[in-house]
Amino acid sequence: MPALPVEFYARPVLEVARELVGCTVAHAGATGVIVETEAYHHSEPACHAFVGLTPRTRPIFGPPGRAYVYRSYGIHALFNAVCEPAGVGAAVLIRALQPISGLELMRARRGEGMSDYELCSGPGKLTQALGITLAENDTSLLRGPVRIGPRAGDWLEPAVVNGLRVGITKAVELPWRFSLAGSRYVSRPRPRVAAQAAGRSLR
DNA sequence: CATGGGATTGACT
DNA sequence: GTCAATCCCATGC
Repeated sequence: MPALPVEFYARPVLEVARELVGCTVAHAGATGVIVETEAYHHSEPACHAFVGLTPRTRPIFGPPGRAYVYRSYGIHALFNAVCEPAGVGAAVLIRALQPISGLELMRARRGEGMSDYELCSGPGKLTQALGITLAENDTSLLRGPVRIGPRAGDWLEPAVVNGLRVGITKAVELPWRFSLAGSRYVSRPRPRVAAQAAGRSLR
């Protein structure tokens, strides 16, 4: 699988978040197509990089095309793709995949008897299924160990819808979540579509 | 050095 | 629907 070039990531994070839907993530014998993402930018308080450059946020401010993996709630590893030029703190959280290959390996990691839909339908689930850990933090998405490849096959021109980000308490009004329309593999069945006119208050 | 808060998940009522 | 698990790290004294 060819990897997306660094230029793909060195762009506005909202563009990258939308265009990552349909791309393929590969790690440790398993692959999946991205069906859900969220964008984070240092200018808004939901982003870890909002606090500025610290040991934790260093990868987010680093060069694009690398992984930012952090531990959530003491339990889960969450996987992001770092975007925009170095010095700008921005990343795309990969929230759900449609499993493509290595499904038995995913079940070995997640639990036997799990349906295809349960394997990668959440940011903590997909890292477990693919075996992505904090050891992959600040590693290249072009050379691996975790690699992201371009859209292919049925996902060349996916219908992408946007809505509100999930599980945050700050900047909740930003419609920076992107998902594959109608996909059963997203972390929630019906991603809320943002007000089309963008004028509506989403309280 | 102590504290508090999560970009979640799964088990349970 | 509610809630606990569990660790990293930013913050403040």
